[in-house]
Amino acid sequence: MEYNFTAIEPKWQDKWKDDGIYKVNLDPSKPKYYVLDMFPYPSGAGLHVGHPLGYIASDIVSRFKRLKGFNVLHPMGFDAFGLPAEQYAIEHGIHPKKSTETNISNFIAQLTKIGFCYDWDREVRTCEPSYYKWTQWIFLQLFNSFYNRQQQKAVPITELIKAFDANGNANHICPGDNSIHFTAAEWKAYTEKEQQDILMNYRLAFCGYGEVNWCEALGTVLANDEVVNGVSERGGHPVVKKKLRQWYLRITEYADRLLTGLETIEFSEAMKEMQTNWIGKSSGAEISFKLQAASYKQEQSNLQLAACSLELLVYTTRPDTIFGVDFMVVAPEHELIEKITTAEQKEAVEAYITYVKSRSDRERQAEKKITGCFTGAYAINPFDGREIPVWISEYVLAGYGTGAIMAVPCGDERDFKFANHFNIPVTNIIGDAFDGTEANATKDAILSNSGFLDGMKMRDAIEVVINKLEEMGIGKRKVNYKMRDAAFSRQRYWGEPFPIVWKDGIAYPLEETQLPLELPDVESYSPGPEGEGPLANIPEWTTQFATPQSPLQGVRGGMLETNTMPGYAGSSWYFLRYMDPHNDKNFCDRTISDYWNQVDLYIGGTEHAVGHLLYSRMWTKALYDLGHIGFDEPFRKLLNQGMIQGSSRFVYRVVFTYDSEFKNAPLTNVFMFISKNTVDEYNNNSVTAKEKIQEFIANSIAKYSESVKLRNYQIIETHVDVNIVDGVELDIEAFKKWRNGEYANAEFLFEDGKYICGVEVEKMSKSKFNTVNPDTLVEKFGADTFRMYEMFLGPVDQSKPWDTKGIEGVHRFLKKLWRLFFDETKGKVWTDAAPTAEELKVLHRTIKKIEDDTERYSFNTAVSGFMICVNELSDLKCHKKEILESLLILITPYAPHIAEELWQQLGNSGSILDASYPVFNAAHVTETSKEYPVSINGKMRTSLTIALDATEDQVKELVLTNELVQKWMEGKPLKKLIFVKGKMINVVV
RNA sequence: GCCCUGGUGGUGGAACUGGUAGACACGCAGGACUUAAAAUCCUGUUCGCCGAAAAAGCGAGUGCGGGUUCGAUUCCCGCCUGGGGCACCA
Repeated sequence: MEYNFTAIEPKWQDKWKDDGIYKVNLDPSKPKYYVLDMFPYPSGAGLHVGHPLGYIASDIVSRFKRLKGFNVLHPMGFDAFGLPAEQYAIEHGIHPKKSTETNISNFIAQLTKIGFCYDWDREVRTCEPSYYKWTQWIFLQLFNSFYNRQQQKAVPITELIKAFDANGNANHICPGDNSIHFTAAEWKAYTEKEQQDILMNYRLAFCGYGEVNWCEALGTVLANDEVVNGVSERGGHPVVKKKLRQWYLRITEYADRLLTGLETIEFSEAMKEMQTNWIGKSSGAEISFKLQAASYKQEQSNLQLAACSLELLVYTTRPDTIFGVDFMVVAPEHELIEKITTAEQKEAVEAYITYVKSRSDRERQAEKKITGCFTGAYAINPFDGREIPVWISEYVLAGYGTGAIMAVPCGDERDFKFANHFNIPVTNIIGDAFDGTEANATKDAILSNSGFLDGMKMRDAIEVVINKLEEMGIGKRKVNYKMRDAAFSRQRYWGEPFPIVWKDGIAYPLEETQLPLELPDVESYSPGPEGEGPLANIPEWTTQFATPQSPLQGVRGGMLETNTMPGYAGSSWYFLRYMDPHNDKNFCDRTISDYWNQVDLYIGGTEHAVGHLLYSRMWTKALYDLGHIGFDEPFRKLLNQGMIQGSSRFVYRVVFTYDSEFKNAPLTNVFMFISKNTVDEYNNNSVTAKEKIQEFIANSIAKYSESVKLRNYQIIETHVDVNIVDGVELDIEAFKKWRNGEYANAEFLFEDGKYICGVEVEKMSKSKFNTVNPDTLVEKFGADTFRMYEMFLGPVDQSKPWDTKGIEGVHRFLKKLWRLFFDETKGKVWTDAAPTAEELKVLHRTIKKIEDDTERYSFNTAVSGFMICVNELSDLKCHKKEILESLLILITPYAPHIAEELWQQLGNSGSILDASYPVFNAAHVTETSKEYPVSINGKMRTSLTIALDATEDQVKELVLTNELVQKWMEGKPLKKLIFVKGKMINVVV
C-alpha cells in the first residue's frame, strides 16, 4: 500500500467537516487558548504561496495546543470592505458584494485544500449587515464618549454634560480646542447647536474640519498610515492636503496608554519601536516670547501697545539651551505672520509664502532645500533681553507643537544649517563641545554664556529652566505627540455607513434598534458632490429617516451622513466577534469574552504596525473603559511572519532593426532569445560572444528572408513565468506554448544545449510572473508536504524568496514515514512488540525536541527533528506500534492528514486530535555525561562533567597534567570540566 | 541621516543561556537494484595541503579588522554590506 495523498487528504478534509471536529465551545474545565491570523482581504488574485505561511504556523500552534489539552479558538474570516473591490466594480461593472463573495469562496476552497482547522461556523465578514451592525454600534459608543483626563479613561458623554451643568468646563480642558472655556451658567445659556458643537470637540469619534490627505484618483481621503511617500498606499496615486469635513477618532487621547501598554504585551522590539515612533512622545516646555514693540512703530506708531501684548509661543524639548537662541522660526501657515511682518519685509514674506504654497508635500520631502524669509520682527529673550529675529521657514511644521520654534544653531543640526545659509551669527553656549563647523546635540556639556545657568550640566538645567519659566508665568511643562487623530471617513460606497443623521448642523446618532443601517443596493458608485461620497447621490436612502414615521425623535427632515467608514473600522474589533459570532443582542456576550479573553497568539505581517494594530488597540481600550470587555490589550503576543518574495526568471530577447528589399517582411514575428551566460559575456564586451550573437541572429533571420541585412540590435530582459523554468533552465516546450503560443516559433541561442534564465528576487506579483500557486503544489505533492515544506523553508519570521526545488525532500520524508507502517509488498509491517531502549531513546528525544521547537515557533527545526527521528527509526527497522503511535501524535499539527490516516490504520477510532499527547520521559534518553565530585587542594569543588567513554584514569590524568587546571587549582573555583570523546575541550569557572 | 534586523558550504538553513561549527534538506558525484526508467537504498560532499589511491594527518575557516576569554557564529569596539522602518516632529 502506497502513500496516496490524493485519496487521503480530501477524505479527511470531508470527515473533519462532517464530524464538526473543529467546533469549539465554551469549556471552563479546560484552559483556553486563542490563536488568530490576521484575516485576509479577499482579493481577486487568490492565494499565492506567501499567504499560507502564517496560516500554517497558526494551524500548527492550534492543533498542538489542542493536543496539549487546551480549549482552542482558531477562527477565520474576511476583511471584506475596501477600495479594491469598489475600484473593480467601477471598472468592470460588477457589484462589490458579488465580486467579494466570489473571491471569498475561492479563498475558502484554497484554504480547505491545505487542511486548516478553522471553525468555519465562526466565520465573520465585515461587509455583512449582521457584522457591521456592531461596527456601527461600537462607533456610537465612541461617539457617545469622551476621554476623562483625570480618570485617564473613556467615560459616557452624559457624565460630561452633568459636569458642564455643574461647573462649566473648568475641570475638563477641551481636547479639540483648548481655548474654549465656559462656566455652568454660560453652558446653560448656549443654544442646542452651540452645546452640540462643544460636545463634538470632546467626543472620541467626532466630526470636524481639518487638513486631510485627499486622493483625487480614488476620490477619497486617506489616513496617515495609508499614505506612503506622498502617494496612496493602494494604487500609488498622488495625495494632496485638503481641508474637508471629516470624521475622526480621537486616538491622541490614548497616546500615553498606547505607549505604556506596549510594556505589557509581547510584540517584537521592532514592532514596538515602530509604534513608539509613530506615537512620537516628546517632553519639553512651551515658552512664550514677547515680541518687540519697536518693530511695529515704523508701520503704525499707535500699535505699540497692542504689539507689546503680542507673544510668540514656541515648543522645545531643550529649554536648557534658551541662552543659545539666535533666531525664531515660525511655520509659513502661522497666524501671527500677518500681524508681525514689517512693511519692509511684507513683499518678501508674501513671495515666500506663495512659493511654499506652490510646493507639494512630495516636493518638500524629496528635495530638502534650506529656504526661509525674515519677517522683520524680533522676539525678546525673557532672561537676558536679547532681541531675536523671527524668521519663516518650511522646515517648521504647522501641525506639530505650536508651529513655532526657538532655534539654537549650536545645538541643532537644522538650525545650524539655517543659520549658516542666512548668515545668522551663532552663539556658543556649550564651550568646547561646539567646534563651529557642526551642531552638537549633546545633553552632557557644561553650559556657558548662559546667565544663571552657567556651569550647570545641560541635562540638569532642563528642570531648572522649566521651573523658572513656570514661576515667571511665561512657560510650562508640555508633552507632545507626533501622532494625529485618525481620519475615519471615506467618500466611498463600499464601507460601513455612519449611523448618524444630520439636521441643522447637528449630528444625531441612530437608536440601537435602528441598526444595522444598511448600505443601499445601487448600480452606480460615482462620487457625490464636493467629496461627499456616492451615497449622497441616493436621496431616497439619505432621507429614509426624514419621514413622519421616523422613530428618531426630533430629527425629522434630517439627512443621513453620506461618508462611509474606512477599511480599518471592521478590522478593529473582529477578534471579539469570533468569540460570539451569531449574537444578535450584543457584539459579544461579556461572559464569553471573559472566557476567551485576549488573543494569546496573533500571527500576521509587519505591514499593519501603525495602522490596524494601533487602531484595534485603541478600540479595545475604549471598550474596556466603558465596561464592555474585561481586558484592555487585544493581543497578548504577536508573531510576525516574514514575507515570501518571488524569485523572478528572465529571458533575453533580441530586438533588431534591419534593411530589406521587402520592407513588409513579417520579421516582427521573429523572436530570438539568448541564454544568460552569453548575455553576460556580451555585457562584458566579449568579442566571441558578439560574433556568436550576430551569427545567431543572421541564421535566424535567414529562415524568413535572405535579403535582410541586420542594421542594429539590442538585448532586452523580460520576465518569464517561473512555473515553466526548472531551476534556471527554461522548459523550451512549455515556453513555446506560453502566452497562447506567441513564442511558438522562437529561436534560441543555447548554452550546452540548455537555455539558462536570469534570476532576481522581487516582490511576488502576477505582473512579474513569479507567483507560485499553492493549489498546483498541493495537487502534485499533497497538502501535508506543502505545509511541512513551507515550514521547513526557514524561520517563519524571516523573509525569503520562494523556491520550490527542495519540496521533494519533504515529500520523500513523508513517504519514508509511511513505510514505517506499510511495505509495498508485505503490506502492514507494524508490530505490537515492546520497544527497545534505543527505540525509546529516539522517541523521547524527538518528543522533547518537537515540544521545545513548537513552543518557541521554531517550526523549521521541528521538521528537521521529525526527519532525524524517521531516519533513525528506519535504520533501526523499528515498526513498533507503541513508538509509531506517539510519533503520529507528535506530527499531527504539521501533517494532519497522513497522521489521521495512519492513526486509523493502526486501529484507532476517532480523531487523532483527541489522543493524549506523549509525555517526555528523561529516563529513556541515556545521559551523555556523568558528574563526578572533585576534590582539589583538599577542598570539595563543584563538579566535573566528562564524556561517558572517558575512564576514571583518564580523568585523573587529565586533571593533574593539564596546566589550565593547575592554574585554577591555585585559586579560582572550578565548576566543570567538559570532556568529549575522552578529550578535554573546556573548563568553566 | 536616525532606529531596528540580518551576513555561516554550490543552495535553503542548524548550533537553546560562550563549549566537537556546518544538524536537516536541496543540489552534485559515485554505487546498488532494474532489460530500461521511475521509485528506493548506500557512499561521499566547507576549503586548502600531503598523497596513485585508501586510511590517516596537517592548516585555515561563520562579512572585514581588532579586543575580552582556557575557549567566540555567540560578548565588546571600529568598519563593510543586504533587508525593513522613520525621515525636517524642534
